[in-house]
Amino acid sequence: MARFRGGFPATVDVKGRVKLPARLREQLEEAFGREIYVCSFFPYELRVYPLQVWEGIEERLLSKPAMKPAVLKLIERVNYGQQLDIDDHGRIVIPALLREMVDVEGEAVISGRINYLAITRRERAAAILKDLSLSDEELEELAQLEL
Amino acid sequence: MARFRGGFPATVDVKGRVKLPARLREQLEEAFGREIYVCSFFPYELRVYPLQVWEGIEERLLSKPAMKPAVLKLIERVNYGQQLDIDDHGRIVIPALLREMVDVEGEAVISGRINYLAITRRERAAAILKDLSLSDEELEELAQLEL
DNA sequence: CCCTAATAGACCACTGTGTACCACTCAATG
DNA sequence: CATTGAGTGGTACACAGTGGTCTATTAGGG
Repeated sequence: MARFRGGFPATVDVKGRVKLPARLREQLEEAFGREIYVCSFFPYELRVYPLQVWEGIEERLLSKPAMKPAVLKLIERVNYGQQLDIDDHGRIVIPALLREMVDVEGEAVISGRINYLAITRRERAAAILKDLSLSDEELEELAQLEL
Repeated sequence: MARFRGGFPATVDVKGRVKLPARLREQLEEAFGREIYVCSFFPYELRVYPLQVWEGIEERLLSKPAMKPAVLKLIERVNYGQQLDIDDHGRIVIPALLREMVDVEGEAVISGRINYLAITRRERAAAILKDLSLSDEELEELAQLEL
C-alpha cells in the first residue's frame, strides 16, 4: 500500500487550480487512479483522499453508533467536500465553496499524511513549525515513547 | 545494527546540497541503502533517518493510543519532511521548504545519533556547547552515574 | 424561445527549479 | 612526490510547475 509522505510547496491560483506534487501524484494515480475526494476535517486544512480510500472512511463514519455530537459535526463538514478527477497535467480544481471554507489561496503546502494529502496555507504551515514548541511535560511524554 | 557516532563539519550550499560525512554515509548505505527520510523534530535541527528506520518510527508514532497533544504536534512537524535518495557523490539535496523551516544554510554540523543523523547550523551547535554549563546539582547527578 | 453573458473546464505555451553530470581543489596516505 | 578519494562548486538540460487563452456549456434575461 502506498504511503504518502513529505511536504511540498504548491500554489492555488485564482481559479482554484493546484498542481499536486509530482511524487505524490504518481503514487496516488498508480495505486488508486485519478478519482479523489476533497474535503476538510478542520477549518484550516483541506484533505485529498483517493476515492477508494475515502469510501472506506465514509463507511466507518456512518456506522458509528449513537452519532455523538463530534461525529455529527464532522459529517456536516465533510459533506461539503467534492468528488473530483486529477486532470492530464496532474492538477485538481478546488471548488470556490471549499476554498472559501478552508481559506486556501495563493501560497500553500501539500503534505503527504500516509493515506491522504493535506493542503494548507503556507503561512500557517510555517507558523506551526516555528511555534510548535514543546513544554517540559510534553518532552517528557515524547521521551517515553522511545522513538 | 549500525550505530551512527561522531560530529562532522559540513556545508549546505545555496542549492541545499549537503555531502554526508564519508564515514556515516558508508555505514548508512551499507546497512540500509540510499533511501532516507529527512525531517525535523525541533525548529533548529534536521534529522536524517534511513527510510527503513523511519518507517518503524512512523508506525509507532501513528499507533500511539489516545493521540496526546505532544504526539500530534510532533506528527504535524514530521509530516513536512521529505523522502530522498543519497546521490552517487554521497550528497543529499534538502528541499527549500525544509531549509526555510529549520534554518540550516552555510556552515553546518552533521552528527551521528545512533540511529539517525542530525544536521544543525554550526553557529548554533557552537552556541549550545558554550552555554552548556552545569549546576552543582547536575554535576552531582552525573557523578552518581559512574561513567 | 433565442441570444447573450458568465463561468468552468480543457488546451497550450513558457519559465524557473531541481536534478544529473562534470570538473576542480585540497587533504591524506603510501 | 604521486595518487586517491573526499569535499565543493558550476553548468546544462529536462520537466515540474505556472499562467493565460479559448471553447463549450449553462443560466438568465429579453
